[in-house]
This record gives sequence, C-alpha cells and structure tokens, in this order.
Amino acid sequence: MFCSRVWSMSKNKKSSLGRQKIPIEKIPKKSHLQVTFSKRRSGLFKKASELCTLCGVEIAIVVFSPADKAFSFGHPEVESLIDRYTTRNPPQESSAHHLVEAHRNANVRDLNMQLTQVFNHLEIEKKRGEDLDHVRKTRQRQFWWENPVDDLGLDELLQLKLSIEDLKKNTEKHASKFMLEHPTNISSSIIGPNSGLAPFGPYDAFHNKSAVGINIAPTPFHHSHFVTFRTGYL
Amino acid sequence: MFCSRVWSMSKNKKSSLGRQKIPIEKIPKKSHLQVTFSKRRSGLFKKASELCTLCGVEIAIVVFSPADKAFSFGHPEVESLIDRYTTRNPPQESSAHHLVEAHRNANVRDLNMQLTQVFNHLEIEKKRGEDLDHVRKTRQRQFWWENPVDDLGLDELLQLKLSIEDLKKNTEKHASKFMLEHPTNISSSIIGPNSGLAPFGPYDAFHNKSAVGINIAPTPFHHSHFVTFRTGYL
DNA sequence: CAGACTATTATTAGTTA
DNA sequence: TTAACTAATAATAGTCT
Repeated sequence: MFCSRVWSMSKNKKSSLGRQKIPIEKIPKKSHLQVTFSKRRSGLFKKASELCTLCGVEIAIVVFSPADKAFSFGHPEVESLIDRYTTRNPPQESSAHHLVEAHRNANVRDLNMQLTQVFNHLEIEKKRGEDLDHVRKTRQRQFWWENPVDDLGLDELLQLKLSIEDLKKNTEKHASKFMLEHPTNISSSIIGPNSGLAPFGPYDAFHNKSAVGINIAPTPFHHSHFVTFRTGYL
Repeated sequence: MFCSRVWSMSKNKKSSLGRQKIPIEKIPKKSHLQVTFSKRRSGLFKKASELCTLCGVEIAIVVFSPADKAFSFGHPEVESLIDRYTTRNPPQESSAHHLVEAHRNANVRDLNMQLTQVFNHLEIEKKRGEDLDHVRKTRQRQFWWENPVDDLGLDELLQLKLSIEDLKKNTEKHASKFMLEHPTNISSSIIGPNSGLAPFGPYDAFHNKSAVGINIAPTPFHHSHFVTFRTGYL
C-alpha cells in the first residue's frame, strides 16, 4: 500500500483524479451516460432498500432507461404498492392510461352498437319470417283445396265440381274470344284436333297421398305439369 | 465563523461528533426513525431527480410511510409511468385492480357472447326467412297459373282447358265413388238440386288484373271463395 | 416539527484493467 | 461489458437552535 502509493507518486502520475464535480444536466456522451445511469441507478435502489430497512417503510421505484427499458425496485412488491397507490388516487387518469381507457370504452361502445344493430336486424328478420310463415299458414287454411283431392270432404268436392264447371265454361269463352281477336295460323294449328298435344298422362292424385295435385305430362311444354284446384275464403 | 469555531474549541467541546456509522436495520427509537425517514426520503428523491436530469430517464417512486401515508416522486408523472409499467406487465394483476379488471372483462365477454348468440339466432331466422321466401318464389315460378287467367298465354289456356276437362271427369268419378261408399241422407240433400247451394257468384278473373283467382261466393260456407287453376312444372 | 451545523461516512467520476 | 481503485464530492447521524 505504501509502496504502491510511493510508486504512484514517484511516477508523478496520480492514478486517478478521483471524483470530479459534475453539473446536474444531461450527460452528452452516450457511453458515459450509460455508465452513470448504471451506477446511480444501483445507488438509488440501494438507498431505497436502506430506507426500507431503517424505517420499515414500503417503496416502489420504476425507472425507464434511455432505451425505454423498465427497471424496478419494490419492497415488498412493485405491483401491490402500485395497486395501493392507484386505488387511493383513482381520479387522476392521465395521458396513456386515459387513452387506454378511452380505447377500451370505445370497444365496449362498439360491441354495444353492434349488438343493438344485430338485434334490430334480428327483429326485422324474425318479423319477416313470421310474416312469411303467417302467409303460408293462411294459405294452408284458406286454400285447403290445395291438398290432394282425396283429402277433400264431400262438401268441398261438391264445391270443387261446381267451380270446375263454371271455370270450364268461362275458359272456353275466353279462349274463343282470344281466338277471334288473334286469328293466326299458329293458333289454329295448336287449337285444332291432333295438334300434337298428347292426352293427359297418368295421374294418381286420387290415390296418392303425397301428391299435391294432379300430375299431367303434356308434351307442348316439355315438362310434367301439376294442376291443382283451390277454393279459399276471402 | 472563526469565532464560533474558536468558541466551540475553546469550550473544549466538539459541537458534534459528526456522522456516525449506523447499522442498516430498523431504527428502534420512533422520533429518531421519523427524522431519518424524512432526511433519507428527500435524499432519495433528490438522487432520483439527479438521475432523471443526468441521464434523461423517467422515474416514479412511491413510498408508504410508517403511518401508511403515501409520498411519491415522479418524472414526468407517477400515473403515466405506472400505467406504462402495468400495461407492459399485464399478467401480474392483484387484489382490487384485478377484481375491477375481471369484472370489466367479464362484461366484455358477456357482450361478446350475447353478440355471438344473437348472430347465430339471426342466421337461423335469416335462413328460415330465405327458405320461406324461396318456397314462395318457387311456387310463383312453378305455379304460374295461379296468376289471373288474363295473364295466361294461349298455350297455357289450352293446357288449362284440357286439365279442367280431365279434372272434371275425375272429380265426378271420385264424387260418385264417394257417394257409393258413404250413402247418407246428408250427402243426398247436399248433392241434390236446390240443395241450398247458390250458383257461383260474379267473378271478374278474366278482366280483373288484380284478382288472383275467380271470386265466387257460395252460401254454404258463409264465406266468399276463390278458385284458382294451376299448372306447374315438375 | 424543520433547519443548520459538523464530523464522519457513503457515493461516485474518472481512470485502469 | 463490468469491476476495481482513488480521490473528491455528496449525504447524513447526531446535535443544536
């Protein structure tokens, strides 16, 4: 110790100037700043821990480094202390926290709006569904004669017969009128006998429960056809 | 200054022993502890502020005194720093805050669940509506002959006429068969002439575009009736 | 209580390794 | 990077106002 000091002295070169006073302002040199940050940060935490032990108090410290990295000291725990602090100081919401809150609330508002809209849409669709259903049911009630003829009662069959007869008459009348108004060769060729119209195909409406009407298969339409008779209430 | 020092010296009584080393352990004497707490607390905050200035970092300190009073240091603000810290360390939620969070999240979850359920319900209703709509449209396409007779073309009218004739025949056949199988006085009274059945009422199907069918008003049913004729594609 | 003082200890800037 | 060293500065225990 003595020797080294003598050696140091003999070289006329102090090994260190020792601690120099520095102004309390931002350190410009990055590497230097980094060192100072490390040293003083640990010093700060040491002071804090000493204070904790000496006075039996609870301390939480959070430091965000220049590189935005978080260092924390906490006795007993940073979280619980922060909790205690924030619950005691609830009104002071600021900046970031406020933004987060606003964002979250916005999300909740969004969800609520979506929910409302979807609910409305649902109501509309439901209404529509009910309407269509109602129409369908009404038709079923109103147009009972749409069911297979087998299902019709005597009264209904009678009614049907009369309707058919009347309709036949009027259809013929209408057809004649139409012919008179549109006298073309095409029409005559179709209307005339053996005009290519096949007779009605086989049908099974009277004995086939599943059929809705009378199945006929006329050739001119290149399709099989249904004919159903309906009588409904006004 | 000189005088005081001399005076002090002259009294042969050092005014102070100067700083004494103390063990880092809880200070037993309360008044003493209180003083140390104040001094060291301010010292800690001073160190923190120096660190802030020197290194351009952000620091938050919260201290709970032995009397559970909160002292805080923050640059720039305690709240925002705490926010930054907690949002970056989300998993460690505790006590009151945790409960609040849980409650809020539960609400959001609830909303989401409701939304999902309502969406599903909507889909179902929509599907149902579309199905019913489709049925309706299909009927319209398939049973074009449900339209007013005026709208039918010549081919269609011809088809209709044939269908009617055929149906009439078969209806009569069926009615006879039914009568033979169910020979009751009621039947005969209804079937016979002047059985109370009024003739078909006036109808306007051939000239009334808005009418869907042929409007007849037979008395036995105490209702007006529709009869429509349909021929559809299979 | 809070400040001032002082003697001492603690911290740390600058350096070296 | 981190650590050790040194000398200077900073903090503070005990004391007094």
